[in-house]
This record gives sequence, C-alpha cells and structure tokens, in this order.
Amino acid sequence: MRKFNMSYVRRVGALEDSFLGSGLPYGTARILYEIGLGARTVQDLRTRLGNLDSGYVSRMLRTLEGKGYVTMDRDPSDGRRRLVVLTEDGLKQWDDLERRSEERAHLLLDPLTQRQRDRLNEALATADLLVRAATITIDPVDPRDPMAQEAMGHYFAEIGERFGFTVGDEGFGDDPSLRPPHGTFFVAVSDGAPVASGGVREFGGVGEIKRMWVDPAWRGAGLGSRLLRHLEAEALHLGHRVVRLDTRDVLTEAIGMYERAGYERIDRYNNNPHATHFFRKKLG
Amino acid sequence: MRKFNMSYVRRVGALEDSFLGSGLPYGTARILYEIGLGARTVQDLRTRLGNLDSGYVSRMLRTLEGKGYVTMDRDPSDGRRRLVVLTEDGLKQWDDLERRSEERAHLLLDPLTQRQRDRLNEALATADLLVRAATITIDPVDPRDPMAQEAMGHYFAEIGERFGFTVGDEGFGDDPSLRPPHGTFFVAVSDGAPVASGGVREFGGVGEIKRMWVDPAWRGAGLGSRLLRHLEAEALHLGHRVVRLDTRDVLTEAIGMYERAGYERIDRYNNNPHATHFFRKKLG
DNA sequence: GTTATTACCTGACTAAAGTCAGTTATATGA
DNA sequence: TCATATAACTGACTTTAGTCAGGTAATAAC
Repeated sequence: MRKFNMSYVRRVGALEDSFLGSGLPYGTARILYEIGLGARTVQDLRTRLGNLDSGYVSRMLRTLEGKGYVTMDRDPSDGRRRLVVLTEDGLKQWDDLERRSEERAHLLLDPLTQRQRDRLNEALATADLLVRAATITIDPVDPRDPMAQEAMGHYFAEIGERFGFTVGDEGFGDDPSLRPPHGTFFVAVSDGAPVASGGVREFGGVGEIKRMWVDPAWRGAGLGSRLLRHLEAEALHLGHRVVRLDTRDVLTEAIGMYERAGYERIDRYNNNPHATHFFRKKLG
Repeated sequence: MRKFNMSYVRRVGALEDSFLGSGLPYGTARILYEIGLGARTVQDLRTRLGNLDSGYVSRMLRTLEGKGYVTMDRDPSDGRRRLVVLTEDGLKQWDDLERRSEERAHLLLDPLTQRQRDRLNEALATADLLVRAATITIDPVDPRDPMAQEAMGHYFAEIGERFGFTVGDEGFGDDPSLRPPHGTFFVAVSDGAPVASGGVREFGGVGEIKRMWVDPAWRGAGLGSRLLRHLEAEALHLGHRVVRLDTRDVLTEAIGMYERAGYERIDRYNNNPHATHFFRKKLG
C-alpha cells in the first residue's frame, strides 16, 4: 500500500496540477470545486477539506467573491450561517476545472489498450470501495438527528419497496427506545451521506438490534458485519448478555451474515408481521 | 480514475502527514527519505523529486546537515558532485519516518478482514503496474550508456540462463550498428532502473530489431508491444520499409506478440545459431 | 590552453498555505 | 432573560515551497 502511494502519487499527482492554469491557487480552486460538488455552507467546506481554519476558508471565499465566481447569502434557517452559490462565471470555471482534469486523465491513460484501461478501472474501483470501507467511522447519534432520519428513510423506503408497503415521511424517527439511556442508534457517514445505520434497544428484558441498513453500493465490503459487531458491543455496554433480532426470508445476504456472526435461529419473539426469521446471540 | 483520486487522497493522504511529527517540513522530510532510499548525489535527489530547483535542494540539504542528519563529501570521481550520506542520527530519523508511515497504514487497514486486505493489495498492485506502464517513456540512448549496458546485461543474462550459455561482462556494449546514424537503441526507465530495451539497426539492406528485452515483472502490461511499435517507427524513420527479427521457439510469449503485431514467418536470413524463428513485417 | 558546460551553491525574493487571537451577529438552553 | 455557544469574519502573523539571478569550482570539448 505504501509502495503504491509513493509510485502512484509521483505519477498521477500531476492530475492535481490541473487545478493550476485556472489562475486560482490550489486551495482556492479546491474550494470552488467543492462548492460545485454541492458544499453549501462555510462549515461544509471546512469539513470536506479536512477541518481547515475558518478564517482561511473565509478569506478564500472573499477571493472567489471578488472574482465573481460565487455569491453568498444569509441562511434563512440560521442567520449565523451563510449559503454559498456558484455564479454563472463560477460554474464556467468549475466546468473548466472538470474538463481540464478529464483531459489529463485521458492523456495519462492514452498509452493503455482498452482492455488495460478496463482492468485499471476495475482495480481502482475495488481499491476505492475497500479504502472507503476501512476509513469509515460508525458514530452514535440521536435518532432524531437529520443524518439518522435520512438513514432510516432509506431503510424504510427499501423495506417498503421490497416488502410491498410504504411508510409516511413522518413516524419513523421518534422511537425513544433507540435513544439513551435505553438504547443507541448509530450511523456511518461517508462524504456527507449516511451509508449504514442501525440501533440497539431493550426489548423483553434483553437487547434487540433494530433497523439495520447498509447502502446497496456498500454491500460486500464488510461494512455490515462491522456495524453488527459495533451494535453487539453497544448492547453489552448497555448491560445485555443476549441480543435478538428479526428479519425476513427475502434478505438472504443478511441472514447469511447473521449466521456467520454466530447468531442462532430461535422462535418468533414478537409480533412483527413483516418478520419471518428470528435470531439470537449470547454476548461476551 | 479521477473519482478514485479524490476519495483516495482524501482518505489516505493522511499517510503523508506521517512526514510531519518528525519536526521536519514535508519537503525536507522527502529529501531525507529519498537519501535513505539510496539517492547519493544532489542531482539524484532533484530528479527523483521531480526536477526541483537546485538551490532549493541545496538549502534543504544544508538544513539536514545543520540538524546532523546527513554529511556531504566530494565525489572522488567528479569533484563538482557531492555525495550525501545519512549519519547515525539521520538513519534513526529515517527509520522513524518509516515506522510511523507503517503504523498509519496498519491503522488504516485495521478494520478490514484479511481477505479484504488481500483484495486491496492485489487491486493496488494491478493499478500500480498499469499506471507505471502508462507513464513510462521510451527514450533513445547510446548503447554505451550505463543504463543501456545494464539493460543489455539483463538481456544477455536472461538469454544465457534460458539458452544455456553465458556472455562475459564485456563485449555486448560496443555494437556500433545500434548507434546513430545506422541504428538506435532505446531504453525504458522506471525509478532509475531499466525495465525494457531494444534496438533497431540496418542488416542485409533492411531494418532489423535486436536485443529486445522486457523486465519479467513488467510483462503483461503491454510494454513489449509499445516498445515494438516504437522500434518500428524508428526503423521507418531510418528509411527502412521492412524490418526483420529473429527469436527462438522457447520464447512463446514473444512469438505471440510478434504475430499479433502483424509479423509473418520467413526463412532464416542470418546465421545466428541461437535463433530458430524468423519474422518480417512491412512498415508504413 | 582556452572556452563552454556542469554541479552545486548563495542571496534575494514571492506567493501560497496555514495559524492564532479577537470580533460580531445570531441562536440555544437554563 | 441572561449566559453561553456557534458561524462566520478580520487582521496580523509565520512557515513552506518554490523561483530567479548570479557565482565558484571542476570537468569536458575543441
């Protein structure tokens, strides 16, 4: 991996030079680029670029404003925040960066045959998924938190899709059993979007794992089992020696994962009409 | 590829931070690191790090000297050059960088299972090979040039090994037919070592491709056919409408490559006792 | 033996990148 | 309602990274 980094950065690092030739210094170009990618507030920019100093970012935004590439407006929902938007010119600059970067990549790949390019793309996609999976963190959040709500939205949308029913926009976020002190809800976030979530709560005197969801694009990278281990550790932490969960026969991948993780089939322990399979595991 | 770069650099770029915490700025740490990797002269450092300004490197070396990490001495074989060597302390610093970097990589890979790590390694190795192959350049050199000599050394060593005879250390470098104006010799260099080579010359009134060699670690990345195309273009440039070459039945990969490249079998055209197969291609 | 080239060096400079302390306006919690 | 926290900002500063124009000693070319 380190060997790869050194040789790769030395060769492909030149791609980043494409930020130059835009008349903007690298940092400022990165800001512009992230705005085009969807960053809307100063804070957003700061976190996306690795917790930059707020003053530093502010100054760069002034530069971009001065060049007429962005405009800034008060956030109506929070007057302290300011929303940043690309102007016509800014969008043009962004497209330019994009195009230049694309060109460079093309030039670089030019000597390869199509088959080799395909192999490279595949290898990079694999590496990307695994590195993403490795660097993701699973954090406890309040189930009412927007990120948690979004994750649960995906979960219920998917269940609705697969099980043939839908849930309203409201009603899945206010389950106090998934909040401390009785339970905990976790979300794994990547690039500002939730990619996995799940909660532990108390039910029938033991722990129960609920609403476990992994973004389809992320399945197969081991994120599910990491999340599961995380939830088990939390159940133990909450004082449970046993966890249970229910699922449905259609979800064969999930069932396989539970079995590999040491879960054993048990009889129905609740009256969830959508569940067909019930599992249990002793912890610790 | 660009998507990979962005996400990868954002996540793994932190690896480079390991250069920090050493009390040395990034550039200076890189210099130290390259010295540890075997850079011996200032020029060496400059080219390894992408043709840095000589003054800039000089200044960084003064810093390292000031900290007692390196010592510099006149090169006895060329009094203008100065040889740089790590001191005891410098070596300790280098080990430190190495260790820190290793630790980071380990920490990053920690959440992955062994199988995932293997997959990642394989993907990165593939990507590395292809990117290297894509970025390599094939340059004409005098066959007496040390790099050309080294490449031919590999070529003859390999032939000797496979064909059951060996050549002395001397005697393969002084073939004037492979030098301008009659011929040209090419070497592809990566990280300071030759990875492929081959020459064109005039023989029997037409072009002849000689001493084509590709480093075993680089086979399968299309470097051979790129080199072949390069040699054909050069033959054309030298005024030939036809090129010939000889090879041996054992080298099945090479024979396959020649056939794919449009070469046709012909009768023996020389008295090379080691050759069994003879090929010919019309150019232009 | 003279001239050109080369390898490395020094000094003077610039722009980018980032840090730190402190300010203002808004929002939040008791 | 008052204290506290937060989002963004301004000004003053430092360090890095890099460039450019010369200079010196050694080597190579004629």
